[in-house]
Amino acid sequence: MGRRKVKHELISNESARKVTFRKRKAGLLKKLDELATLCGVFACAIIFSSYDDQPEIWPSPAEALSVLEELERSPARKPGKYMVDQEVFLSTNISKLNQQLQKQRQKNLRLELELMMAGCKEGMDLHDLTYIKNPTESIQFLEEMIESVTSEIEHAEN
Amino acid sequence: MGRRKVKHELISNESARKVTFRKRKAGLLKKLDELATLCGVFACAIIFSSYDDQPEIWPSPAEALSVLEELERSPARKPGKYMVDQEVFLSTNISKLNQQLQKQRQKNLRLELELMMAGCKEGMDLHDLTYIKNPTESIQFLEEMIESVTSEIEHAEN
DNA sequence: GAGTCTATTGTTAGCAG
DNA sequence: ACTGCTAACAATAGACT
Repeated sequence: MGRRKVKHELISNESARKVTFRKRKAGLLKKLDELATLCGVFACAIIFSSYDDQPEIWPSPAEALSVLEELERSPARKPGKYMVDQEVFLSTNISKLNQQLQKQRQKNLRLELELMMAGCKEGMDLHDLTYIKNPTESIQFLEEMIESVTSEIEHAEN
Repeated sequence: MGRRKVKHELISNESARKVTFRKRKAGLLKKLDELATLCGVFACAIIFSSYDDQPEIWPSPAEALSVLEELERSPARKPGKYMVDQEVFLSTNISKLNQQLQKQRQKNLRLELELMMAGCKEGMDLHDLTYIKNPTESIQFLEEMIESVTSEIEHAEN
């Protein structure tokens, strides 16, 4: 949709390619936002390019993570398909990956807590920190942290 | 782009929402394909919905994984780019913690994806398998965390 | 190099079968 | 519910600033 059709191949002109990248990336993320909103679905996209220093992750990395967590939590059940006993499961690659993931989550939570503490110590308002890109993300970050801590406390009480 | 504009909100009519989802999902994946081809970038998208029993992953799970690996590998900080303006901020403990957290989140993201893909490959339902936790490990983590937080609070009070 | 404009192509909402 | 159609809306290629 422009003055001319473009072939479905790498744009040879480098500066034109960069311009196209910026335009289309914006368009794509808008579409993704619309799809998520209109249809009430979770979705994320990751675009890695040499044009951006940081990979583009939509929505925020934190939200992208929750998409993936949702994926694990509620796949459609197909009866009888997954009758694998514990012994077999523990020998699979999935088990190993899962163990890594659990450790990873713990490290993540610990870092978030440390970050919060550091913020308190420095007397800084979390909303002012430059690492938080937008208000939505900062609020979500705080909510996640509160939820994490609450959850852990509940577990600790049992 | 149709006979009428639509508001940027959840489509209330359920069947209309489903139709829109199918159409727009197809459009989005096409756009993603075009962006990747025209601009020579790596990208992936994951769409989780109640309409599809399998999450939509583009491109193939294997290729999506390589996007994530590329993401983790990227150093991509141009030296001295923000050193002048943010010199003070970058020297703070918060900045360092935040950088760690960002790395941690990326690792976590990658593991989530890898785990999900392994699940697809094995034809297993992750729902039953993901949260088999080691109770001992969880408790140990909690104790460490409490100690860490307590310590931070003590320091903050001084 | 990054915005703005707009002719043109692309996407899709609503409908018909 | 699915498929094809097409009027109407949206994205964007190329030109210009």
